[in-house]
Amino acid sequence: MPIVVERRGATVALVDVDDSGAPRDDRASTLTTEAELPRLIAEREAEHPRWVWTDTARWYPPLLAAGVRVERCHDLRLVDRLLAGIQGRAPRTDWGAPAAARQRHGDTLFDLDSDLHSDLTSDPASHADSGAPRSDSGQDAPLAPPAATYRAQLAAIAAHATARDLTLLSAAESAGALAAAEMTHVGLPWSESDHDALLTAVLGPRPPVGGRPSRLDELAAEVTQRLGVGPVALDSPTDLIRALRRAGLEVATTQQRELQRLAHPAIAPLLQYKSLARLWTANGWAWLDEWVHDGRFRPVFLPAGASSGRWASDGGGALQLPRQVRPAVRADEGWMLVVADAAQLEPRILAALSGDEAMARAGAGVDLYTGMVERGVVDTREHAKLGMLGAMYGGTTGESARVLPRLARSFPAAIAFVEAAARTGERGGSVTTHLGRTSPPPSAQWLDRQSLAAAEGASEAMRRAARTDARSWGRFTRNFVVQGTAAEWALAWLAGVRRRLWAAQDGPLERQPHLAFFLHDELVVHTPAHRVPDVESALREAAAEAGRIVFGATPVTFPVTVAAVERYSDAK
DNA sequence: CGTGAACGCGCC
DNA sequence: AGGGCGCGTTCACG
Repeated sequence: MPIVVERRGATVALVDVDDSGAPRDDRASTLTTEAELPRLIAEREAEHPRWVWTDTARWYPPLLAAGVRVERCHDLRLVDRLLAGIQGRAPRTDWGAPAAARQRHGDTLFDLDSDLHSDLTSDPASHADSGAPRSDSGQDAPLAPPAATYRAQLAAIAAHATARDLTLLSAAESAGALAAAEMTHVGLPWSESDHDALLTAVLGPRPPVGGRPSRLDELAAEVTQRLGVGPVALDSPTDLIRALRRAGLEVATTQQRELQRLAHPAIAPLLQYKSLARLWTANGWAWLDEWVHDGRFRPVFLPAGASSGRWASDGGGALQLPRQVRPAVRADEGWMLVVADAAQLEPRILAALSGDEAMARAGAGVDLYTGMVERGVVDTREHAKLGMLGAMYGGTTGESARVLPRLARSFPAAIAFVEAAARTGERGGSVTTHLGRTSPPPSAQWLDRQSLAAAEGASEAMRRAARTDARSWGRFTRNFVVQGTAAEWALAWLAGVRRRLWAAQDGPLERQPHLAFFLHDELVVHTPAHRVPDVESALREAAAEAGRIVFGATPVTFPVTVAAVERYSDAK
């Protein structure tokens, strides 16, 4: 049975509700304080309730800090955002935009309950069918906003044609939020000394405050000398472009890709400089000081931080950990990292979404792209990969575009599916993932430009610009259906792994196998070495289950590669 | 002086 | 003329 956690001024109420979200009158709600909450929740966790709260990121970390875990929850904020998309309204509680993520920290985090309250009480309709739960005092309590919101959300889901899918997605989203908070709590094991050693090996010893690594200075001097056109600030794109042109090299940008094509003795040290400068500024000693403490990197994960439902992160660039520094991700003594990766997840998702049986057959083995080569669809694995990525991203040039017709002939359903999603976006329409997350509408500016271009007397330039906009939004919706459904599969996988590890739990989270990292289609579990076989089974079983959960019966398989390693970098 | 856009680049 | 992110730097601007 669900229990709603609701802040009321200085106290916290636990409100028992039934499976429709209505208050149960056989139980009074319990009033407590924030300080007492962990103990009360720990006691009642034995009933296996679903904890209903405004925001997992607000309620769960203090519980974890007190050594209390919960198995299931319903995150009102995340579900509200899902429903808002479906209903075409603004979210009631939208802090989800990545740009606003920073504001989630500090006291503002604790305002959501009051925000919900004022929002609902300012809306007369929300009062219409709500019964007030009784409080300990026996007095009529004011309407419990989170409880009322829960009820309204369940009703909205039940009224929807795809109620089962939305229920599933809500549960997966909420389970993901629990896992996200748990991963921040335990952190990713990080060897500060290994990180320091690898930095020193390529950059030279750590420079004093305000100084630059010696290796960067050496490379900069070499680039300047080889260009032979006077001093150049390598960190300034405009200055660098000017210098390259003076040296007779025609470049429009200073991107790696473009520089790589040039034949000039200065290019090699320049590329080396850019790579090392990046390592130093993004993941150097300053990063280590700021983000790694007591042998743990603790990023904050933001479930559904991207509109597609993918997670984002806040702090330390957690989802962009360069391969260069992954050797520093190291299991504790006597422990291992079990790293699992869903093989070619997105094209497999597309095969399942579109019901493309030929593509499902090509993916019957461990490697979908190799399967395409074996069936004579394309001549190399690289072409298969390029072609599929192009189809899913909307690529129109290069090798990707050349391979596309062959893919369209062999996998007509899959290609037609993404093309249809693109056309819908180009018209300004919304698309949905398999479980029902909707793509956001185009901006007002986008719509304006479209209607201006369609109006009588629009200039050719305006029509062209509108066409460019339309194509661009089509690429977004094309990718949204695949990326978003892949995120749903990954959530189901994550939740399944968490549930299996939970079932075998014995003692505090830190002392047993636990999820430590999640990267879109990849999971890392930190585990005592003797539990590696259990963890590997959990990762494989949950992957097999995720396909059935999201798609029901489908011929598409979702193989995962699993590796038990001491260092993250040894996984691939 | 701070702010924000643009760039570049890391990951998927 | 390739989707989604976060973040550090430069540079223009108020």
